[in-house]
Amino acid sequence: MISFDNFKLRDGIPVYLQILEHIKQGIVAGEIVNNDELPSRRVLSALLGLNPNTVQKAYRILEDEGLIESHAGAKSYMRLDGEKLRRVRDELIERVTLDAAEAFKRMGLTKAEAAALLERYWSEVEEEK
Amino acid sequence: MISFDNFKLRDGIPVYLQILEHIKQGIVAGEIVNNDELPSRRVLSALLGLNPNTVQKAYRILEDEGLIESHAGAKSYMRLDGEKLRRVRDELIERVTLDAAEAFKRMGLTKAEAAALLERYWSEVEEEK
DNA sequence: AAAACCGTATTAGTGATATAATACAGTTAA
DNA sequence: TTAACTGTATTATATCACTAATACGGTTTT
Repeated sequence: MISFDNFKLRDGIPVYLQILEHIKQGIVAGEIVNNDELPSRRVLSALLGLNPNTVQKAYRILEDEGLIESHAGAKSYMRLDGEKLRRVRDELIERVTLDAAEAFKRMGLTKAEAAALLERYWSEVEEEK
Repeated sequence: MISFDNFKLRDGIPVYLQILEHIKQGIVAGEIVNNDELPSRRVLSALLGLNPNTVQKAYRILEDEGLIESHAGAKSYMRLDGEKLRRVRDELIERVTLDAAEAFKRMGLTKAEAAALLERYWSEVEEEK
């Protein structure tokens, strides 16, 4: 069962996108693997204090991207082969890295300064339990 | 006059926040300094293809934060002293760095891997003209 | 078979983002 | 002084994200 223990809502970003991001990060991290079971729309929405429709929107997009399989009445499962894993990993890493690099550059920092900042702040990220 | 030449709209993020971000990044980069003149609401909205009210919303927030000064009928100017410069710089750097570090960590990367990625992608960021 | 789940769908309402069209009064430059 | 700007404000409309309350039928478990 896919875990949402370390999931914290951030404001300013649509919730359904945060759910998408959380699952894709889990895939890249290797925590989520093929055939893993997803929490039901009702269970996850109750757990996160959301409306089932918000979770459904995220799940629907994942299904459209071919990452999960859903059938009326049955539970939903991850459907990941090598090609999809590679695609998710490459897209996520590229987006996160380019966004950060772009922001650092716009602030006038050098490559070395940006890398040093990232390493300095690394341990300040809230630890996951 | 503050420049918006390298400003490109990204979707998924409220436009007024992107304007705020652009100006704050310019401040940190040292491109925007005290007493600099801001483009008028009408001029900037026309330049960016937006509604004047959208620009007004961003400028209003900057004024609330004490970074610009506006008076009916007159142009708007940056109002930056050492304390404000420090505040903007610290807040922006901390937010950008922590967001990136958090995303990298969630993907299961190590500090060294993340720093290496950032350096590898550095030159791939679209160059500003 | 029946109960307890499940995915899916629909309709309605709220708040935020953004557009559009004006209007008014203060400042500045010709 | 007058024309052209400026900031500021108001009202209306559209879209999106999200909530809320249901409903229907399929699957699974007991």
